[in-house]
Amino acid sequence: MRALVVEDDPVVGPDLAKALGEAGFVVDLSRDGEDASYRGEVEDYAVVILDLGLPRLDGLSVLRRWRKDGRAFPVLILSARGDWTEKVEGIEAGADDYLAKPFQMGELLARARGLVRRAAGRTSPVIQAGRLALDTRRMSATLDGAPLKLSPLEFRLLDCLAHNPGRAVSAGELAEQLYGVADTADANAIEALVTRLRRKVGAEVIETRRGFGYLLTGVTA
Amino acid sequence: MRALVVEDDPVVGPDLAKALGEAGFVVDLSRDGEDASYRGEVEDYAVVILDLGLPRLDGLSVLRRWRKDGRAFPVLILSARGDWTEKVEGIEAGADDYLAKPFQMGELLARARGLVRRAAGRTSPVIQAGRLALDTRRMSATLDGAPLKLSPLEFRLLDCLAHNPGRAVSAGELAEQLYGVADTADANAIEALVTRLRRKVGAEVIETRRGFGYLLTGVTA
DNA sequence: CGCTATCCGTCAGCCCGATGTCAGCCAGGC
DNA sequence: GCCTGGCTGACATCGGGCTGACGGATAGCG
Repeated sequence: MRALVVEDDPVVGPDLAKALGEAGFVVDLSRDGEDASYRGEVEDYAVVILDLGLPRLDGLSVLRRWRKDGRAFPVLILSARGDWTEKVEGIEAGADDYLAKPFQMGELLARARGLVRRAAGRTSPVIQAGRLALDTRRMSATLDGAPLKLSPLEFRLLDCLAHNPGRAVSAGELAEQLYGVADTADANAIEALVTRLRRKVGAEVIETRRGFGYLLTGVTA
Repeated sequence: MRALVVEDDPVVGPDLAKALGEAGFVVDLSRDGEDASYRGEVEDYAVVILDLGLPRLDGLSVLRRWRKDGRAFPVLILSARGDWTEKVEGIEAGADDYLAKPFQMGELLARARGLVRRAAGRTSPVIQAGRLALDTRRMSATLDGAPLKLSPLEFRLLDCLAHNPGRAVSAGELAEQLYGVADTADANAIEALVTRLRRKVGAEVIETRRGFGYLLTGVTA
């Protein structure tokens, strides 16, 4: 689950990155419009937090450029003031949500999660996959109602799969979502992870599509 | 079952009223301190949701006025931030519970109901976590009934955890709640605090979820 | 005003769980 | 039956988390 934070403020930016990181995102931090624009072009993010006041290239322009290129990830705009016109412009430029500074970190997290959830076409923060239930907000999982103890990576892997219902996700994709890097990062690490997960959640929950990847069985929403 | 919502935000206020209405309360909505103060004098509510930042008359002043007049209905304070000083002041002014914005509507409802229940049964606002009991109103704690001597920070930490039942709270979040700022947020300070707490309340009460945070054991709701 | 008890952040070192790596085994597809 | 991708148990490593110790700050208190 990758997130891009575009924020030039040397304090706010890292704060955001940290909070999102704790919330389970793999975060990239961009400090100017050009850099952000480029990353949005080539990387695949689950959500983007975009500050409007940026050096080099204005946030709204970045957003318009992305949308023009067909980049569809959900974008949450941050604005220095509760400026109504900015909000309207933001929405028109293709933003999905809007938050005025100063904001509560908790609220931002809630909205970011909400955007991700909606982008995946789900409505509830709880994902059902057969006997397994994932609570993305509480970062907890249960099997037949009994609480499961998952490691951070394990949880994120399940989360990734849950966000691609009915589609096989390749080890490479998973690696990119989990680690942020797309290198030849030994697919075996993913395989090992899957093995460990299956031991905990039950082998039938994670299906293997030979040559394509993994997917969760019986995902409801 | 009547409830009074005191909230000047044109969005939050009606939202609260609606949710409480659906939960079975007959709701009055007040948008400023003077109005609220008057209603609290003359009407009889089962519970009051009180925002602190209000026009005309500050929420805390309203609360003090009520208590001075012997009005005893349970009051749940809403604060814009997880600001501890506000909470202390609120408790001292006679509040029965406290919720920081932003909050989950479900949690607010649960607490409101809890307040009503307790007011009916004249039970004190005590949170049970295994052998540990926290009295949020008196800011005291007991272990197997024996009074515990906790430092202010220690109590706050437990309080934070108790307010997030079944969910692991990260060191970063705790730091934000305890210190107000998420700056240097030396996680080690939190760790040290936890160590000291465990020595007092018993190691099994505070569980560590590696990579996620801390949570109280045996607290479901 | 100086003494003392607490509280609490910082440090440094240790421990253990989480995760990557490896090597060998297994199974699906031909 | 052969080949290749996938599965797994064993092992190594790494870093998060735990603690004991120390010291600065503050608040009684005589």
